[in-house]
Amino acid sequence: MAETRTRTPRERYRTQVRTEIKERAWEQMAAAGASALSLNAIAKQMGMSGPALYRYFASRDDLITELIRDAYRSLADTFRRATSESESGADLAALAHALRGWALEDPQRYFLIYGTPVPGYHAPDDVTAIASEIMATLLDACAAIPSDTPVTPFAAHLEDHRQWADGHPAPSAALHRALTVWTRLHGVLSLELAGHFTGMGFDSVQLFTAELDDLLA
Amino acid sequence: MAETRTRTPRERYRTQVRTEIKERAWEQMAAAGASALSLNAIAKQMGMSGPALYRYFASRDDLITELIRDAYRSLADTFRRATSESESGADLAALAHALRGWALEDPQRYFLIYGTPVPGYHAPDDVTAIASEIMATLLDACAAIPSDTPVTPFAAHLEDHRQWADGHPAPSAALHRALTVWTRLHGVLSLELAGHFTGMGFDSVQLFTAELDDLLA
DNA sequence: TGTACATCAGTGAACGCGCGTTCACTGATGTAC
DNA sequence: TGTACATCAGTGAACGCGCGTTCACTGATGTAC
Repeated sequence: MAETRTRTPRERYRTQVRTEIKERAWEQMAAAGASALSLNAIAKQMGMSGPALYRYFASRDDLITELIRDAYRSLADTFRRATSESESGADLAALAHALRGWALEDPQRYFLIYGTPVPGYHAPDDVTAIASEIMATLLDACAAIPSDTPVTPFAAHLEDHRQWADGHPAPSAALHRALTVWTRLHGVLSLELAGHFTGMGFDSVQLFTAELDDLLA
Repeated sequence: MAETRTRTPRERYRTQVRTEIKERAWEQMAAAGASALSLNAIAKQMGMSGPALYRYFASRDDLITELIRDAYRSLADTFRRATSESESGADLAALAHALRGWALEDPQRYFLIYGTPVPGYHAPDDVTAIASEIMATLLDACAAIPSDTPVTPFAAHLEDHRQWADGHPAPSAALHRALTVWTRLHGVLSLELAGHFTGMGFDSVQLFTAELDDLLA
């Protein structure tokens, strides 16, 4: 039973080429935007003919779906790691910094998840499952923070609209905080990643941590 | 001197066609995303041949630049109107609601300004001028709010990095607030417009106003 | 170990498509005398 | 008011390009006896 994941040399080679195709795809998206992804261009860059890629991906859409899946998985892993590395086990600050690091690593990957989606594209089921795992991690961290402020009107509204929490037992104050964390961090991050802060002069890390501090107060 | 803006029938017709081209362009972007804008497709939709559009726009890039310019101008007008309609003259809440209304009116237009830019595209000077007019309006509204909280570390940082305020005399606390308003509203709005809240169950207006209330406190 | 066969990666030609853009042109509209 | 000319909107053909995708094929690699 001590077999490696990819047994035969052929399988090893196959996953290797698949990986390289995806790497080139990310490079291409980083250089020219998500919609500029071209199978032929990837093939040329790898020194292969265009049709060769069809041995590895059924279609262009198939490749994109796989990239999205990888992006979600990567973020879920990052969150899981940040959680397990922190002492308290559910550390919102650790999550936030992990998110920022992950996003800066590859902005295009961040936008593939949280940016404007391709019109008409619908994510497959397993992807939405990973998405709710990510949300669950965030909810854990928010539930761990004691909330002394009185319940907000929006938190009351969430009490009756918590299906997105997918059964998570967090109190509605934590639900509110989770959404706020999400939208605020996304606000700072997406503007920064899109380059809207360039030339403004201030330090974007300080804006990010200012927002985070406000969130933790 | 009582001449109309477009004098001759030919000029009138000309601006009319230009306007229709832009309208179709917006429709097309709304349907298939910003990068899907195609001159030939617009022409076909208008019952004209492709090359005919070159009477009205020098190139595809030229048309896009004009759309961006119009988007900025439209937002600046909306802000100006919201400011002049409110009693105090600089009402942050009025600005926020005006922004949300404007964004929902045409999400694609919002993303053309605040979304991920086309890589390599650089906005012309007059556009950045309108952008800083928008920022100035926001700064006015923020400066009108008395700030009783102690100065934040980030506000202190902004004291030394205020070139983006373009000479606006607002105190650094107002600068901080302006940036916070921008990033937080963008966080909620962009996620909502991109459809990331669909199916989650809660009312996105309430999340928006909750964020706004927090901003005004 | 050698031979026969199956598997499978990759090629090159081809298809149809839509794109942005140019060019020489037709025909209608406006202008000057 | 009529005629000669200039302006200009719009057409159709054409160029070159890159795209996704299919197909029949070659040749190398692995498998079974």
